[in-house]
Amino acid sequence: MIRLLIVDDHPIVRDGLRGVFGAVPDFEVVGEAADGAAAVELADRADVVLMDLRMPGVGGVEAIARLRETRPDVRVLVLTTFDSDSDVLPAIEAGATGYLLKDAPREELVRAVRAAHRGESVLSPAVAGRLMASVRRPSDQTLSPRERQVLALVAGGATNRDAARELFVSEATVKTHLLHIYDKLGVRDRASAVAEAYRRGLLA
Amino acid sequence: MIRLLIVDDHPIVRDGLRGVFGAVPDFEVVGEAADGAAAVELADRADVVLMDLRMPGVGGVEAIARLRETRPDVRVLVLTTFDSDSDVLPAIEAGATGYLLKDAPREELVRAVRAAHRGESVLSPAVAGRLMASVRRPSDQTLSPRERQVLALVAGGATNRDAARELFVSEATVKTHLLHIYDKLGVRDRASAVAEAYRRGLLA
DNA sequence: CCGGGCATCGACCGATCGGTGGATGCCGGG
DNA sequence: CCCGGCATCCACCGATCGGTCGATGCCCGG
Repeated sequence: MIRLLIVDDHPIVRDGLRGVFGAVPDFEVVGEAADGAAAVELADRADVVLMDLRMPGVGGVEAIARLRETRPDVRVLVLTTFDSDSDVLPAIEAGATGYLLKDAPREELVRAVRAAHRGESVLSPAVAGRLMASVRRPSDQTLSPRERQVLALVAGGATNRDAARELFVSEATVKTHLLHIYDKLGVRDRASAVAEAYRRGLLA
Repeated sequence: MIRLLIVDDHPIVRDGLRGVFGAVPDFEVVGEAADGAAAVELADRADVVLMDLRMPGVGGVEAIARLRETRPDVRVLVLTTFDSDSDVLPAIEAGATGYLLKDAPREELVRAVRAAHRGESVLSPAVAGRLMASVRRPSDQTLSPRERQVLALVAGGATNRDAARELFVSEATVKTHLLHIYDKLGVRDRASAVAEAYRRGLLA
């Protein structure tokens, strides 16, 4: 018997998951939560937690990190709509056992939860692809922390001079960072760099 | 008896909706579809269609428009995660009877479908608020179609000259549009205009 | 120990952008 | 009928940006 905790802010999604796993004999849904805080409260009853990431209040990533401390034996399976870098990596760093997309068929879900319960890592093909790509070429397309800072400031309306002051570096440095950003994103100016970053989920 | 068609690309969400309405006596779920094309096919069996907007292939807005032509008596209720202007307005223009967010409680969903079946318009409070705001001040914050075109080109890396050529207008016109855009978005350059547009859901 | 990524800085230049202050015509609502 | 928004265009200017040469130091991994 695998005891399951369902965490999602949408009642309909919770219903759907409850329906899927309620129909399988050796699963038992022991609770539901609509945000990260409630999830941490209820986790001690469960073997596996199905966790959405985008939720009001305490988000999924933070909830995972807290669970790692309080209940390290509970497996957390991330189940979400997006497969952008910005979501996958923090979730895995925080200690998620697996990462699935919501458009996965029901059987894949059940299989994934079984695997997670055994302690195996589970990744959607789409997610796995992204992860491989970012591991294989840490230089290409992956912005360094500093570059992300610069890009965020530019997206907020900062000129090169503004960003330089903000980061306590010279304007020349900001320009160099931006040129590297253009390279990595395959664009030629700040406006389209910001656009590309949003498309890739690098900016909130 | 209200006959219902469920359209969503996520199996789990479809399960959840099926569960919610299967439990209510006078509802009957007569079909499911995972994209807009399948939805149009199956619509003639239904009184009300519950429609997601973001789907692979034929999206929700286009599906609504097609249904208006082929089956004008079918009520379409949009049920989606996002409440950004870019989603709400096109959907309503296309002929949606109502617009709900997925985080709505089950009872509200049932009430909304009943209302839609009677031909009443239904809007989530959050959606209604946005709509009111955009109707009350059509100048503030709402970009004109031409301005959106310009902004999209800029986000794609176009210089003013590029955009001018693309739109068959002079560079001066593009600059004027951009100045108006800055005004409406409360920013001072193209990069932050693009960022703000993404935050507000004005750009895909 | 050396290559490579990261972060830092400098100088120069042309291209582009943003700001200002205009102008015209069209259209739709009060 | 006139106001206001939309879309179009012009000229001028300084500020900023983007591109291209560089250069240094740090740290990690092979």
